[in-house]
Amino acid sequence: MSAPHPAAGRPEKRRAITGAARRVFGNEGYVRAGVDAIAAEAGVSKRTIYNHFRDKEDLFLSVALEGAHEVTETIARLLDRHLRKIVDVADDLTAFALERVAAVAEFPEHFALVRTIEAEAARIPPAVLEEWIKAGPQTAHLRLAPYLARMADDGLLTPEDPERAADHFNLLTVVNVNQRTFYGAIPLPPEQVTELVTDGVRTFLRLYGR
Amino acid sequence: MSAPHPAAGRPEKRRAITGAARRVFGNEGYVRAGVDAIAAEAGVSKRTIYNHFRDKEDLFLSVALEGAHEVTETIARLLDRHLRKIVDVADDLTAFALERVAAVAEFPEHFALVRTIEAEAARIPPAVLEEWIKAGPQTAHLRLAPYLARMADDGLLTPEDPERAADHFNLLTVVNVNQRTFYGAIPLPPEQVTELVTDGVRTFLRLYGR
DNA sequence: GTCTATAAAAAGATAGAC
DNA sequence: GTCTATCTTTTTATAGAC
Repeated sequence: MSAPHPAAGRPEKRRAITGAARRVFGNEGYVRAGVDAIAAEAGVSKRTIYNHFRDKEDLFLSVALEGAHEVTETIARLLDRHLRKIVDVADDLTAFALERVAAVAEFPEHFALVRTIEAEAARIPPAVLEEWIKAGPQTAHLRLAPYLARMADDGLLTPEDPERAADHFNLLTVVNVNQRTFYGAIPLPPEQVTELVTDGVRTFLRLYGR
Repeated sequence: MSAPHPAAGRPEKRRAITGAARRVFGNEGYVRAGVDAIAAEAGVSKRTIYNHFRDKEDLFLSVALEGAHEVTETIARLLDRHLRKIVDVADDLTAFALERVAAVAEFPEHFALVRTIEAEAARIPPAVLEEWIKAGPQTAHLRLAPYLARMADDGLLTPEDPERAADHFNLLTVVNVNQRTFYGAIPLPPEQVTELVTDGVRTFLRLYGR
């Protein structure tokens, strides 16, 4: 993977490469993206890329994994910010879901890359794919559960299986929007996003609200 | 698109080409799939492909649209079979959802192609993409609504906006499974699929059941 | 309309100098 | 470790014979 290759050169070059790769892979997709183009975008020679990464696939998967961690951390911060202390259940959940959805628009290259991963899923080594899923979507997904459990403990939600509740929350809000926008590839008018998310939270509370 | 080209030769050849294209595009993705490979798979010369289709993109989009119509019709038949006459709301909805989900496994090449379309969404001409969405996912999605409306009229469901209810049904069943399996690229154990779908219908009925 | 042969461009990866 | 130059393969698309 992104493991420190035998000869890891200037870390600064490496970061230039991964940044460029994220952009080019995001814009062009895996196959169409040329290593030439990535090298040009990074301001680095092609040979330097091959000194840092075994091959094109290694570069792609490294960048994908890096982005997954980044987005997961961003979502963890959103969870903490909106759901650590609850003022109003509906308002706080809605605010969280809206920012969670907006995060997709804030990492356009990453989510373009996510679409590429989904398309290439059957051709990615299963172990690597699993690692990516665990680092990214699965964790971002499941980290909501403990917050819901806490809210149930505090009598703010009906006490049910928190992981299942988290699934339903995600489906009714984030997944719904991502499904329609193709992870941001076909943007939706903001007011429509707001409406979808608001309705999703309302529906969630019909299931789990007090 | 698939419009009858100036010189449309043997219709039989054309069908051989589209069938081969569906398989090769499905297995390799758009960019990696070679026109050579499609010609070989179809048992046809490459030139013949270019006589029937303007270029590779035209071929791909034609096949995608054709597949979308096909799957939409399949789902329409499932709707009619399971939901035209209701015996038991929960049983009938579950049976429908299970077959609806299974349909993804029955058209593996098509849904591999769907993943490719999602990945390429930002690079597909918007008008063409919209046409595909309307022919495929959107229609398959919305055709459920009238059945739910009918069930509400018959007092089997609470009378609410049927399109929204259809959204929620799809999210809680089909989308949930497709999200996890990447449209069938990473299959799930059948019993787990059954559990997810059953739970989804149960949750749907907590929202809309009597 | 269909075929074989080919043109023309682009891709991934490496050799070898510094 | 990084660069320039190059090798080799594969790609899309077309010319020209039948």
